[in-house]
Amino acid sequence: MSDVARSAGVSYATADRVVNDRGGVADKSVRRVRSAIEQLGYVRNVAAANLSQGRTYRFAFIIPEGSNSFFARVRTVLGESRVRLIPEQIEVQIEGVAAFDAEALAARLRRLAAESLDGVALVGIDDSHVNAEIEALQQQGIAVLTLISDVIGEQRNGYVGVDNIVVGRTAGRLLALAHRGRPGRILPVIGSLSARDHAERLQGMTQTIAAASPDLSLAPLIEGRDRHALVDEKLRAALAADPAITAIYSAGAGNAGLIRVLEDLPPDMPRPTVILHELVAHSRHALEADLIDIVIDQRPEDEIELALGYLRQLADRRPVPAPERIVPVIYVKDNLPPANGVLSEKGEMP
Amino acid sequence: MSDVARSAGVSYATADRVVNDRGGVADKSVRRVRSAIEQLGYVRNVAAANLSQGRTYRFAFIIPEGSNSFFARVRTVLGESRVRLIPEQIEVQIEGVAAFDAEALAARLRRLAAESLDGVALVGIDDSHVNAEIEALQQQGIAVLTLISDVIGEQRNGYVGVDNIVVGRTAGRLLALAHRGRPGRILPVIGSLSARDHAERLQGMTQTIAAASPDLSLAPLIEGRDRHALVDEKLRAALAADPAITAIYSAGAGNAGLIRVLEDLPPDMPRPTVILHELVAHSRHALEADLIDIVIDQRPEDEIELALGYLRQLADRRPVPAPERIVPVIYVKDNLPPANGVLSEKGEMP
DNA sequence: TTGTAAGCGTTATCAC
DNA sequence: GTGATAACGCTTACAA
Repeated sequence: MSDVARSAGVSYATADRVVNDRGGVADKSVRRVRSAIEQLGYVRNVAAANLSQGRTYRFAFIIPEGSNSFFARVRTVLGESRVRLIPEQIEVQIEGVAAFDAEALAARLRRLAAESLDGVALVGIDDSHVNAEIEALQQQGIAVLTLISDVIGEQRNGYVGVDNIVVGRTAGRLLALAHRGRPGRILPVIGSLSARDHAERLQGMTQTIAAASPDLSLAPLIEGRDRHALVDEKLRAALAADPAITAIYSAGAGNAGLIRVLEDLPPDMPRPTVILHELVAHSRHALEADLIDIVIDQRPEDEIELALGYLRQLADRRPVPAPERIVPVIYVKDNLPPANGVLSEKGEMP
Repeated sequence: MSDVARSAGVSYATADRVVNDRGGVADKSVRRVRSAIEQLGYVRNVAAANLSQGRTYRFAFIIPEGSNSFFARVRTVLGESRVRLIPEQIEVQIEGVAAFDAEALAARLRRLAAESLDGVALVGIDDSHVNAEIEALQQQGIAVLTLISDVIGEQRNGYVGVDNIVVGRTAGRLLALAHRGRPGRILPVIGSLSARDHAERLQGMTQTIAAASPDLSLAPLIEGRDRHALVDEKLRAALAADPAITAIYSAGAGNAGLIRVLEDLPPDMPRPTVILHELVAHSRHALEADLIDIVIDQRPEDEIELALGYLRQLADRRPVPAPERIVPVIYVKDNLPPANGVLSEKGEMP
């Protein structure tokens, strides 16, 4: 940078003003500094900048609360990530809001705007108030990322999560593979059609099934509102009503109820092929017990790591890497991670 | 650190000597500094340390050469990672060695020992000379990681890659799912039994198949030495000899030959279920063309990112995170990544 | 509109 | 054995 300044015939401070767009510099000087930067190939040293500022990144993650074990897992992962971040001087605060409550989310965003944060990550809800608050945060120069579920507009800096249509198609393909030409009937279970991710997964699955095999049909959709008891009840009824069902695809939560039903199935009856989402205690157990076949997991560990990486880049005003969608992992009984998938604080290398 | 020094009643320089084990400090002082560090909870600021040293990390990756398109992909990914690393002052050099040539690998390691590197990552080969050279590098304080394929000893600092037994079991489970109780006969194709990863995958697959269904049997193993022409020839013969074959599991490379055979299959004959490894141009095409069903990919992108992260930690003398095995991704026709899975230099957020 | 200089938390050099 | 202190590349008063 000293070289740049000298080569441009200005002082270090002026060069700095240009580099950081601080304004109050004569056009002529700006041009000269710019070309000096070009010529000398100067690149800003972020580490030094942060050092001099005594910078500590402050990020907030807003995660839905409730009994949902997937989000509980997300929260755990976030908590552990802090351990790893100490040396990086990154501070992460976890905020809880009621699930599916757009107003609460908007209110929380507004409150966070006052907290001098560097970035916010939230599980998106399509809602105009939420969108407005996201916009407001951006205005303040706070980076905003949607996590796991996106919002419709383009005002966020980015989305970190899976493509749920692709996820649904993948499930469809695996179901088709499990039938391999034989006829079958697939029962779809979701939380609610108004949840964007559920609807997209269903749509993807339906597409693939329709294209893959004329011998596969769909049973009437069950909406279980992600509640165990409700799923339990409706599923029992559906299975009793239609003995031709050969497979179940559960795109949402509330799977503890589903698994209970499977456990109660008469042992002499061949159980349906089952695919569901997110690896949590009960889905893991069901896989181990041969009650279900496949769990498609969106790997919150990776999502959070990626989100933190992006937030840092954005906070550093660095060019941000191109889109990178999370590829879900497909678990069967045989490739489950070790039961305590916890990152330890210090330890041996792998 | 100034606080530590003051609190211990010594100078900054002495405190520094203790922190960095530079020696030449009275026992008494050491103790006092240590306890001061403890009390004040001092943590070394790596960024500042690196700044003052003008540190640039230098890492070497040794990647097998040859026609193998998987390693070509690894090399591409590494090349691209450099782009993202500029601001971090990390320098990555890619070294090529003949594939499966232990002596060449050992020689290369020896040469690298003279290059004042901070770390080396290599695709392991089980060989005593290689092990000796790894040990020698460690003695010099150079971090050593095995990548994709491990070595037997424990002298390396870590292994980044998949667990191939688990990978094989996963393939086995998916094959079982594709048969769903119906009888079947699986034809295993590998490069060579002496390649550890191939052998382990085969072993895992066999285990799961044996446990999962009494109605599934194995056809005699084909060893194709990862060569397209050889795989082509042997596979044609095997399929002709045994019409009962319902599935193929290819654990190694040389899959272009395999795909050619599938293309030539008579259209009226139902093709076998096929699972193979690593997403490269021809496997991707085969998936899209419905010639095969599943590609299990070990995601070199993630492996390299993880490896670079570990190397940095090791070079910084920081505590290294606990083991984290790479979970392979299972691709079907429907969840393939965009064709140009290339990270652009600068760009929009996802 | 421009310039100077004191930090930020380290490492490394040199003198005692 | 120990202690000062000039870098490292940046930000940020403060002065001119």
